[in-house]
Amino acid sequence: MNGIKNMVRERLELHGIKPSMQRMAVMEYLMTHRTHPTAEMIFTDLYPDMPTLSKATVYNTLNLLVERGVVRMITIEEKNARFDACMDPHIHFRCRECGAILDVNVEAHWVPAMPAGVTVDMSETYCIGYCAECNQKRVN
Amino acid sequence: MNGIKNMVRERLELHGIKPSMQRMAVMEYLMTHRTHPTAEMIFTDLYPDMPTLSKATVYNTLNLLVERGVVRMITIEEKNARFDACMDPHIHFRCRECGAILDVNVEAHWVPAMPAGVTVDMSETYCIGYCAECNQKRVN
DNA sequence: TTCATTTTTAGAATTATTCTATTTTTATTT
DNA sequence: AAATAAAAATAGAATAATTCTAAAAATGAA
Repeated sequence: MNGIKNMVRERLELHGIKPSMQRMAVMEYLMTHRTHPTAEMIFTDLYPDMPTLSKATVYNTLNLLVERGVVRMITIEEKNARFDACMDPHIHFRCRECGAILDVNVEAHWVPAMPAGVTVDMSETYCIGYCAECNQKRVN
Repeated sequence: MNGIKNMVRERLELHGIKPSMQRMAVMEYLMTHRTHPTAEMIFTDLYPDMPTLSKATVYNTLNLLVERGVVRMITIEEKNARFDACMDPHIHFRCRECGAILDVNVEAHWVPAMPAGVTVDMSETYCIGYCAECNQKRVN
């Protein structure tokens, strides 16, 4: 039995995070929804099944997960932060028109040469333009 | 006489932006301060010399400049947007400890292969870690 | 059980940004 | 130059994402 719950628990414990119900729920949500959700979306979707869930808990949990390097925060959109549990190397694309955020897989992430003494422990690349669908419509 | 004011005016007009006093002031500020300031910082610094300046005008101007591709908006920090008038290829580094944001020059910006039909008109790479000074202190 | 620690919670507080409605400035026409 | 139209700037209110606060609940240890 290697269900999703076990994978979620393992991943939390691996990073020294006690797997409470709420943390498991948020983590499972991120692992099963590759949609780069906002904190709000996560809360709204979990709420019906966890009516005592608080938005503060979602924020607390997301902050903890990001701090511990379990998920990444994506700031490709000024308005609100988005979250991504996929740690495989990939970058994000945002469509100016429809707002969609797409994953784009890459071999490895690009980290340019840094000034002496500077160490990098994470990097993100954001590309912005028009997605295939919106490009179609623009031609007409 | 190729003063800064002329360069500022030219750059605005080149992008079809009417060079009002306020727009010139914001643009000149960005061209002479490579500090990746927030809208707030720009307002606060300009205000003493332009006591009728409104924060809304600073935001309006920055939004216009970004829309027209005259400056870039940097979202390396969730809290507030930062702005950069330097359009030479470079990426940004943020220190986890002291919060400093540094420019790191690169030959050309990395844009990985996109899915068919997707077009990219701008891209940003953000690296996060520890700057040289903070690394020093951490060793001790 | 009792006590201490951690986690969750609701709602208030904060804060960056946008919106609204008005005023000022600039440009155009007579 | 006066009148009109259009664009830009302004003050302050409104919005909304996130954090904070203080209390309650859950967990773990003695």
